[in-house]
Amino acid sequence: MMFSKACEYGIRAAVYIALQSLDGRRVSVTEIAEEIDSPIAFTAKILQQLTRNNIVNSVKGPTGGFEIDREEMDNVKLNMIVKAIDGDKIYKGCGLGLKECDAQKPCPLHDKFVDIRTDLSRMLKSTSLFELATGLEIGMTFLKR
Amino acid sequence: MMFSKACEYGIRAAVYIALQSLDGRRVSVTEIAEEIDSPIAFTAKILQQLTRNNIVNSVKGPTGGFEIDREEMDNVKLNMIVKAIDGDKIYKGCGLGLKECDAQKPCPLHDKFVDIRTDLSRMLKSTSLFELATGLEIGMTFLKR
DNA sequence: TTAAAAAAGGATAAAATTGTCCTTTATTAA
DNA sequence: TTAATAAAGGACAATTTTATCCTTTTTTAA
Ligand code: FES
Ligand code: FES
Repeated sequence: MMFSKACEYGIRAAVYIALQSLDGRRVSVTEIAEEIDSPIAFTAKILQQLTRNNIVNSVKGPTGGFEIDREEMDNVKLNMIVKAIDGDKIYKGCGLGLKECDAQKPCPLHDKFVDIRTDLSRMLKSTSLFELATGLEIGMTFLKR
Repeated sequence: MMFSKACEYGIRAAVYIALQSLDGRRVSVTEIAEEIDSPIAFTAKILQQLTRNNIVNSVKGPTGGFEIDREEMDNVKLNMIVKAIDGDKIYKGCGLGLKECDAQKPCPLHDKFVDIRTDLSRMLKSTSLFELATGLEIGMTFLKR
């Protein structure tokens, strides 16, 4: 809706990896896909993107899997994940689909749309993986249903 | 990004129709597609949806075309167009793609996401076609670029 | 050193969205 | 009445997004 499916899976996967990393556990794609209720192979592709963008760390071979350093959980904000997967159209695109969003030649919805978009952007920029993982940890929030 | 292409075209088309209706002019699909820079046949499909949902009025035959009554321009809010074309996932869907968005079993982003979604929803519910058309009329805003 | 485990990557496939084309129906004005 | 005009509708095509499958590379532990 707001994010692509790929991005939704990416965020959920990252939060799950963060949660498990808090316990020092590396997790496999199979486990991740199971826990966030997503298609395995597709999730693997998305994790590759997150890995290339240094959002999560991957280790090959037995005992390998995905992990995130404790300090990185604070540094990684949602906007980084969204940007890595969906690009920056969500931050720059016109709400009515004009080729560019530009206050000099705005669409009829521009002002009102920019307000919302700015709030969304601020929210994503200020929300860290750690913050989301801790809500999960104490059982207040969920990654599937 | 936030709306489907179909919805973007639908809103732009409706605003253009409103603008022309203020001058008492009916407009054809061809003219609309030209003025909002959208694919003709696809736009025609979208206009059918708007017509079926009584958002715009259509008249067949020579001198026919699309129009909106002056009073309807005040009554028709953006949320009605979005709902007619994209359904209500934008109002009800979970930001992280869980099958349902429910405060009883929320995803990690629920609270922050609901804030944004509520603002967006309020904005769409309170913005009328008339309001958008008048900005265009005085040359402050644009439907293509 | 070898077998097994796990991510990376390439090639497709399925589904959804976006877009086109052509025929039918309704209406108007000559 | 008829020719022309314009929306409605159905069938199909292209593109994008989502999803699967299979092979290769890396790494570990026995
Ligand atoms: S021009 Fe449309 S949102 Fe800015
Ligand atoms: S449960 Fe995810 S936004 Fe409400």
